[in-house]
Amino acid sequence: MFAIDTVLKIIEQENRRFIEPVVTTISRKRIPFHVLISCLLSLRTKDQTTREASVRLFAVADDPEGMIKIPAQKLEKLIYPVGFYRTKAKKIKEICKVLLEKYDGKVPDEIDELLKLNGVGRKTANLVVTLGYQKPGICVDTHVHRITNRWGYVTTRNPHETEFALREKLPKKYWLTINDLLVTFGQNICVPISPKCSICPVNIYCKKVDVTRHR
DNA sequence: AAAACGGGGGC
DNA sequence: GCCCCAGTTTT
Repeated sequence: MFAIDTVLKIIEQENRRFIEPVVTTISRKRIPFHVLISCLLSLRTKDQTTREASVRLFAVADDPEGMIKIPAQKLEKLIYPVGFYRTKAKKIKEICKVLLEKYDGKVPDEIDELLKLNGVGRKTANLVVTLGYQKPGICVDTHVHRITNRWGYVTTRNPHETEFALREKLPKKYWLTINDLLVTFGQNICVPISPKCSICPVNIYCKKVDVTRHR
């Protein structure tokens, strides 16, 4: 038996010690379009860098109409530090174009619809749905996958399996916030390599099963 | 010079 | 389901 209520409550407390929860700040206003674009920028990129690039970008354009008008070179320059800026700029333009042509310039609020967009997978689709629309979904990224497995709360081999395992056993009231909670926790305490178990507030609940890298 | 940053897609 | 991919920032 794993006391998920207790553990998440402790983590929520613990997170207050740190800067604003990461995902929240990626899209301050939680506008679906912001969530989507920030997610595209965040691939293989440090969160702080993503956040800064998002702020710069949204200051210039914060909807598909505006964004598609930004010259490629300028767009690339705006997001440059996130890495893979050429690929990402291209992807952003492509998606904006599809949004305008097929979705009336709006970001879909259904996971299956979002998945049709090139460059959008389950993580991004779920984040848009949960954070942008407050609709049911579970956004499983590496943090959620790693941490729930370390606890022994789920026993899964990849993020996709974790998402469906959590759909089965995670109480619905946590669906929208689990990602936010665990990203902050995962970047400060339950880090991928050498997790800081000695200062971890939920240490006693944890089975310490590592599905990622050890040491 | 080497490591960290993680998700999507192709097969 | 496994493997490949990409480029910047930080140490």
